[in-house]
This record gives sequence, structure tokens and C-alpha cells, in this order.
Amino acid sequence: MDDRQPALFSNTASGDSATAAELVARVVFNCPPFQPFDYLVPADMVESIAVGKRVLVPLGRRSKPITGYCVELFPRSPRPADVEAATPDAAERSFQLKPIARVVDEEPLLTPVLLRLTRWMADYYLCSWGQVLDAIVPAGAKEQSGTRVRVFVEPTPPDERPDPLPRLTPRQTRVWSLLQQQSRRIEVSELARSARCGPAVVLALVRKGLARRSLQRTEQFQPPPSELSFPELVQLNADQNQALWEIEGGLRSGGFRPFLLHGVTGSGKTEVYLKAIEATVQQGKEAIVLVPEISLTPQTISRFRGRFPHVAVLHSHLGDAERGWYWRQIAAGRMQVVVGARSAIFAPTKNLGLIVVDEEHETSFKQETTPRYHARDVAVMRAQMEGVPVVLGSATPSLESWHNARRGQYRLLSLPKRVLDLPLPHVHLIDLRHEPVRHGRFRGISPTLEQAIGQALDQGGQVILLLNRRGFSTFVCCPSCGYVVKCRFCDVTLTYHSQRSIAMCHYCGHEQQLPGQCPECRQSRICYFGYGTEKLEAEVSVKFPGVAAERMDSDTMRRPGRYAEVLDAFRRGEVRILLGTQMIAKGLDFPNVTLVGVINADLALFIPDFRSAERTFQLVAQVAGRTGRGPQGGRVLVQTFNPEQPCIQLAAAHNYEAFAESELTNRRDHAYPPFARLARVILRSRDRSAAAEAAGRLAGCFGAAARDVPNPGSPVRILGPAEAPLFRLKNYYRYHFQVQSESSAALHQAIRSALARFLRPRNVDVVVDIDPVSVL
DNA sequence: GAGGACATGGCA
DNA sequence: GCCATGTCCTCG
Repeated sequence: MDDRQPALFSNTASGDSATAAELVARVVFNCPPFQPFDYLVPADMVESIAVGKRVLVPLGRRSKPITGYCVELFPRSPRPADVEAATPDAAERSFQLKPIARVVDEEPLLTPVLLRLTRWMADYYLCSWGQVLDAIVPAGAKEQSGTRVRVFVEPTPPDERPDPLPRLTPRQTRVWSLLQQQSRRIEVSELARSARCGPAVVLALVRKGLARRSLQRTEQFQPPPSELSFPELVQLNADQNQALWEIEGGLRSGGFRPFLLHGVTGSGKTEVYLKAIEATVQQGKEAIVLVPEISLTPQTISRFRGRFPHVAVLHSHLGDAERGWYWRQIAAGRMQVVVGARSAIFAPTKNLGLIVVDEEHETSFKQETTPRYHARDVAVMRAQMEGVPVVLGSATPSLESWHNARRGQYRLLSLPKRVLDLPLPHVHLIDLRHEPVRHGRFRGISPTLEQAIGQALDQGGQVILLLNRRGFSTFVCCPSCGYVVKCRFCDVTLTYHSQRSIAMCHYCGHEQQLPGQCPECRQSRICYFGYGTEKLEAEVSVKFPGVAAERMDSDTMRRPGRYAEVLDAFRRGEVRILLGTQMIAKGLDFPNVTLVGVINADLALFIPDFRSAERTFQLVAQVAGRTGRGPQGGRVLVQTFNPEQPCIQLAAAHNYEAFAESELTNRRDHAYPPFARLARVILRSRDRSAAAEAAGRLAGCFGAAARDVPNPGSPVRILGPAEAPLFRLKNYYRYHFQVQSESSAALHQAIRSALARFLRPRNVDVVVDIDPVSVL
């Protein structure tokens, strides 16, 4: 390839002298074996090899070479003191190094900071470096999707042409004369087309020494047109200015500075981010903004695109070509702002200046497959490695972040008031135990709520109804014998979806038709119980006939673009009632919404999870924030069977701090995060007894590990083995351990040492989840 | 004693 | 994960 950039880590050790040391590359793989391996760099690859590129190398006795990532380069000998051998015996056997077969990438896929960051992730999340690398580099970057290699030719300079000139066929003569008329190099296909012949004729000239061939990679992808608008003249209030001033102070002084921006809903956090990003861009640096996937709405995107000319948006339904294009633009330093969901934290920026994590409390920042990282925590670590400020923002911060702010690890910035001094909406709790229930059946919308909706609509307002459960009914059972329709593969009931008239498992995706009669007793018709968004939609259409309502949940939002359509219709007032799952709870800003109804605030409350109170508080507080954003004000009605629960009371009172204090006391008493570190070790197998047997043996390994790991100051508590709350999931039987310690190091050491002793049967998988978010 | 099913361990 | 090698078992 011509126009090749000089290799990042070019042949520092090689040179003209014959005594030059050979170069060794350290390589990691995304499959076993997970340790790093060293390879010799052949002389002809010294120029092209670089840290962060992939290589093809022979491994073991396999017939084909496999792909690995080059993570380090060093001269073979003398080995510098700072380079440790990959494994102890590798130093002695270093003379047996195999050579690299091929360097795969033209450019490194990773920056030096990303290499350090991924190594830290491998250590912290207890997985292999190669797995992390392979997971964070998008396929579009590896395959260079959206680019094409074009082949060019130009005439060889006259003094380099063969003498005498070779004999040419008539067609070759025609091409040759056309080529000689060119002042610049021309693409082979274009030359062939104008000579009305095939490319082989052109290449024949190359073979005969009259033309020179060169290659160039070009972008095929067309970026979306810029939508830059006139900068809005937004006046920050005093609190916003104070917060901005502190962040800008961090930007000016340089260095790592973590901030927690706690701003109530509607307090203008985004405007603070935008101004801070402006300051970053003015310094010639880039900003990364992480938002939860569901907040990556067209409104959010245009807010950034309207303000900055070069914004990369990374979300889950980009094609490989588009994602690859953004990745390369970011790597080339042509993007000012990167906005995206959790994986955007790995954007290969050239000169990062600021990281923002919006809605930092969101659990969707945790990846639930290997590497099981938390993007907010990775963001803080990356900010530290890059030496830049990081702003974590939320109206309802995670207790982990709040705790860090309280003990001075993070600088706390507060926006206690809404913009324009708008009041927070009044929240009224509806005690479902005392609501009159007509016809003896529980319905989603209580009379009090029904009346309030009618009133809000009469006054020209719009309504948001939250029900954090999709489908029509959440379980289907036989009223005479009690038979319940369950998933074939999981320990859960199937949810009936009336729209597609199908029963579905929300954990594995299994779908089936429902039997017309009970398959057990064949007695009666089967009945539908439990209440989901589809049933709510039906109830709304019965109670408010003729009122335009739209449902938003992952079932109706399957088609990309649908989300924007519904929100636009809601904005224009064509839709009066918007109902849905948590998808409608966050970030939406519609001034005409005068009523928010929470159909059931208790759904998350009794999940066996130490964070259930925190989740409940967040959901109620967040959805309450969707109203009262216009001159008509707004109110919130929350239906609950547990109105005395502190998390619901305090969410109604908009009192985050009191909730955080009481919940922190609770966590301290039970040695739960943020006062202790937590990990889960899950064993799963299709074979139930193999899983049980392995769990018993791993318990023994934990015992032995705990005995000889000397950590008197910070003991490690191991709970388990126990059947996981969802014992059978996707046809796997699952046992788990909970590992707790005040010391992260002790926790890691205990797990590492237990797993090192554990001989894993081939039919049992081990999953380690550090800082788990889900306990199911 | 051959041949096959299955387990084991190294891979630079 | 892949593959060579080792181990145990069956069958003739």
C-alpha cells in the first residue's frame, strides 16, 4: 500500500548494523490460550508491525495460523529490564520463538491509552486481554468496512522503461497511448473503460514494465449532511454557571478531575455539558459523551449536531460501514464530539479533553456479556489515564457515585433548581389498598387516576403513563387446576402478547402459541393474569375512546425511526396520551405534559436485589421529572400498594439526599456496595448434576483460597453455592456464589486463586461478574 | 493387540 | 479453541 504512515513503534531496535537485535512481538488472543505469547518479527515486517495491529501467527499444532493482537514490541536481547517475560519459562525458551506469519492491519486499531485501558479491564473484570480487545474494536474497523481498495496505474518514467520497448498487441498499444496522455495516475477500471477493453490488458502493460501499479484505499461511505444551526442563546442560571466554572477550571488546569453533577430533572444538565464541550473543542480537543441507549433520541442527537459541526454518533443499529467510518474519522482526529451508548467509551480519539457520562446511574451502562464492564467506571478510569476531567451527571445518582462525592473522591456540583425557576411537580401517592375496586377486578387505572387523566385532557394537556412491564398479561394459567404456562428453557412464566397473539419468554426470547384449553386437566379455558403495557393500552382506549394514544415499549419500537415518529407526533400534540415502559421515563422534555401517571410503582420493589429500593426511587423520580416543564405546570400520580415505603415517599418528595442517606445506612449495615465490593461467580451447564457437582467443588476451592490468602484486614465473605434466582435460564442450570469484601484487591485475589485451583469440566461454564448489576 | 470413544494438556 | 497424544475399554 502506498501512502503508508510510518509505523507507530517502528524498528527501534533494528538498523543498518548487522548486530541489530531482532524484534519480538507480544501477542494476545481472544480465545484460549489466554496468556500472552511472544513471536519473532521477520525482517520484512519490521516496518509494518506496530502495537495495536492484529497479526496472523502459528499456534500449537493447528493447521491454520490464528489472529491475535500485538500488544507490545521489544528487542529480543538484551531484554530491557522493564519488559517481563510473558511467563516465567518463556525467558529461557526465547530462542524457540516462532515468526509472525502476516501483519493484518494497515493501521493500529487502538491508541496507546486504549491498550492500557483494556489491559486494566482484563485485570479488573477477570477476563483475558485478547477478549477485551476483540470486543471493543468494532467489526467495521477490523474489516475496514465502507472502504475499497482502488488500483491505479501510471506510466513508468522513460528512463526506467525496458529497452528495447516490448512488443504490444493492438489493444495494449491503444491502452498504452491513452495512458501516456495522462498527467496523473489513473484507476485501472477507468482506463480500461475508456479504452473499451478489460482490466487484464492494462495489467499486461504493468507486467511488461511500461506501467506502474499502485493501490489506494478510499472511503465509500457518505456522512450525513451537517445540520449546524445558529447557536441558541441560552442563559445559564447561577447554579449552572457555578458548575460550568468548576468544570472549565478542570479543563484549564488539565489533569484528571472527576465531577458528580447532581441536577434535579429539568435543571439543565445538558446545557452545562454542551458549554463544557465548547470549551473543550476550543482547546482543540475532543469530548466523549456517554448516554444510555434509550436516550440516544433524534432530539438528543440534533442538540449536539446543531452545536458542533463534527459529531460522531455511535449507536447499536449502525451498519458496519457507518460505524467503521466514524471510527476512522475519530482516529484521524476529524471529530470533535463522540456521542454514544456504552461502547463509545472506547472511541479512539486523538486528543481527548473531556468525558461526560449522562444518566450515570443507568444500569444499561453495564455490559452483561464478557467483558462485563461498567462503562461509567471505565470512563472514570480512562479519564484518569488520559489526564482529563470526567463529569458524571444524574438527577438520581447511583449510591456508588454519591458515596464517592460525599467522601471527596468526586467533586460534587449541584443544580438544585429547575431552569427558569419552574417548580418541581407535585407528586400524589394513590394507595391502591384503599381505592374502590369496581367489578371486583384489579384494573390498571384507578378511579382517581382516571379522573385526573380526564381532567388533564379536558384542559388541553398531555399525559404520560408509565408501566414498567411489557406485553398483555404476565402469566397465563388454568383457573381450575392451577397449571401455569412456563418457558421450556427457563424458570419463568411466559408473557402473553395480544398484538401478535403469542406467548413469549422475556429472558430467552422463546415464543409459542397458547393452548386453547388447559393441557393438564383439559377442563376449562385458560385465563390471563397480570398487567402489561398492551393491557394498559386496551384499558386506555376503553376509558378514553377517541383520544389518540401511543404505546412505547421495545415491542412497538422495533423498527428504527419509529421512536422519532411517535415522539414527533406527541410533540405536535397529535398524540395525547403516551404510555409505555421505562423507555418513556427518562430524558423526554415536552412542556405540554401536565400529568404523569405511574401505574404500579411497586414492580421493582420486591425483586430479591439489594438495589431494589434504589431502582424504585430512580424510576419514580425520573418519570415525575417528565412533567411541569411548561407554564401550565404539572402533577404526578403514583399508584402503589406500599405508600409508606421510604423510597416511594422520598421520591414523591423529590428528596434525593434523604433517600441516599437512609439507603447508605442500610447498605453499610449489610456490607453492600458502595461499602464493600461485590462479585458474582456463576457456574452454568446444560447438565444439571454437572453444574451441581462443579458448584460443590468450586466451594471447596474458595475455602482453600480463603485459607491461604493472607488478608486479615479485609476478609472475603463467600456466600454460596446457591441456585441462582433464575435457576434455569436459556436451558442452562445455574449456580452462583456471591463474593464480598471491603478490599477490591482481596476480592480479586480470592476469585483468581479459587479459579486457579478449580478444574473446570468441559461442559460447565464459569462466568465472573465484577460489580454485578443484575443478581438474577 | 487393534481400534475407537473419550479425556488431557500445551500452545511462544 | 484446536489438535496431538494418552488412557481405558471392547471385541475378536
